[in-house]
Amino acid sequence: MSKAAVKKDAKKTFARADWVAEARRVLVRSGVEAVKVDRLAKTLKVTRGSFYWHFESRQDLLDNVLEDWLVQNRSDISEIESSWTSKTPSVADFLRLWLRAEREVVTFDQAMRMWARQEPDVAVKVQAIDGDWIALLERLFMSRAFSEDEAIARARVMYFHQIGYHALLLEETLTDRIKMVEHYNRVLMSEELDEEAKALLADLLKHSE
Amino acid sequence: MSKAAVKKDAKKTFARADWVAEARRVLVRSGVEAVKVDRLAKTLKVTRGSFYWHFESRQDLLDNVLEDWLVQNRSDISEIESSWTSKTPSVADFLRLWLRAEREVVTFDQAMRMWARQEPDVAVKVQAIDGDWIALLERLFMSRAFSEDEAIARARVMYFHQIGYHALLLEETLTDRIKMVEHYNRVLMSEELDEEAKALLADLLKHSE
DNA sequence: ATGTTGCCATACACAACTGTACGGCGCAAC
DNA sequence: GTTGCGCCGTACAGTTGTGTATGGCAACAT
Repeated sequence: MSKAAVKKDAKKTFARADWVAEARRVLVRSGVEAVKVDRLAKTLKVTRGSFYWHFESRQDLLDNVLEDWLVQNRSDISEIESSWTSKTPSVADFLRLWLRAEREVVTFDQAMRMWARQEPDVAVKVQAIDGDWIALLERLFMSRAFSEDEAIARARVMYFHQIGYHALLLEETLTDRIKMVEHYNRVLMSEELDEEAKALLADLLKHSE
Repeated sequence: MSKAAVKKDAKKTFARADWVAEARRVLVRSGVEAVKVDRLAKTLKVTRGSFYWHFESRQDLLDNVLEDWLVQNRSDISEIESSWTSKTPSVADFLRLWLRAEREVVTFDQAMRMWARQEPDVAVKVQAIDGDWIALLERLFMSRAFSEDEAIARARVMYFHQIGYHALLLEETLTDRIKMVEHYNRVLMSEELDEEAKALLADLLKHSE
């Protein structure tokens, strides 16, 4: 592969990623229907001519947004999963993701689920990811010696809690949210925070103030 | 007022409500952006001429949909509130609403919250309703002698749970959902179901099979 | 220098949607 | 019976959005 080819590819994927990133931003803020190549072009300061060179159609763009979400989730899930071969499961593994400062990342889920409601193809993929997350949470509770029934119930409650939290439009600072975690944990886990989680929260708290 | 006037009014409000009902259906299924007077007219088998006689604009219609949601929520809240002057608070008061068979009613919230994300006017009203619901739940937990901090945390967890549940696209029968309530309750309330709740669930279970 | 290619602008055809103007029909009132 | 009004259809104008066809231009290869 020549030097030119490398440069070419790099530029190309950058431009595509640019469109996808902006599409995701609009999707999160306003829903799928608001994702118009027309408007995207305007905010990106280019014409639609550029878009239709990079993408076959609007649907092509949306497919990429969906794919991005799937890849990100699958990566997060398998990362936690593989870490559990060498350490004991901890809520900290989830909190690390759920307390991310960039609000856009976590509200992504909400938009995806609204999208999934009108597109059956999207729905099945979102459902699969949900199932994987819940299964992972079940493993967390099983490691705490809860019965299987109880583990299932708690895994769901915890997952619903996370999704529901971001569905609401709470005007809460990250600092306040972190301080609530201790209380949420007592309800959801019926135990105090483990050492790993305590350390994580202390660290996050330091950077959030 | 003459007989004609009564009949006239009745017909008029019926037609308006018709449009609003269909608008709500589309909002729930596909989001605000999908609510087009064009499409509504087609499914209602009338022309847009009818619409623009009943409504000033598309926004006028959307205002009505929002108002309906607000009225319904405020009514549900105050009904529970007033019942607590003569009886002790129970989870059953919430379960009655949350386990309604008509799936459209409960998924309404999800669509409203996505809508609220793009319309600040909608957001403030939705936030107010959320606040009222959480405050009501806090009262439930306070009646169970939880500390104030704990009541706040539990009220939120329970509300997030409800919102999150309907945000997800679970393929679960009402019967299965009812059977899970007992497990959810143990986590959220840290006690067994009270008598009123047990009776309610038994009744719902009978009608759901 | 000349052709190739990656990237984008311009221009056109067309569909979807909003809002307005106006006309018609049924029906109750008198 | 004709007048007035509630309700709706039709027709038109304008906007917003999609997708295609085509041409230009800079950069690089040869």
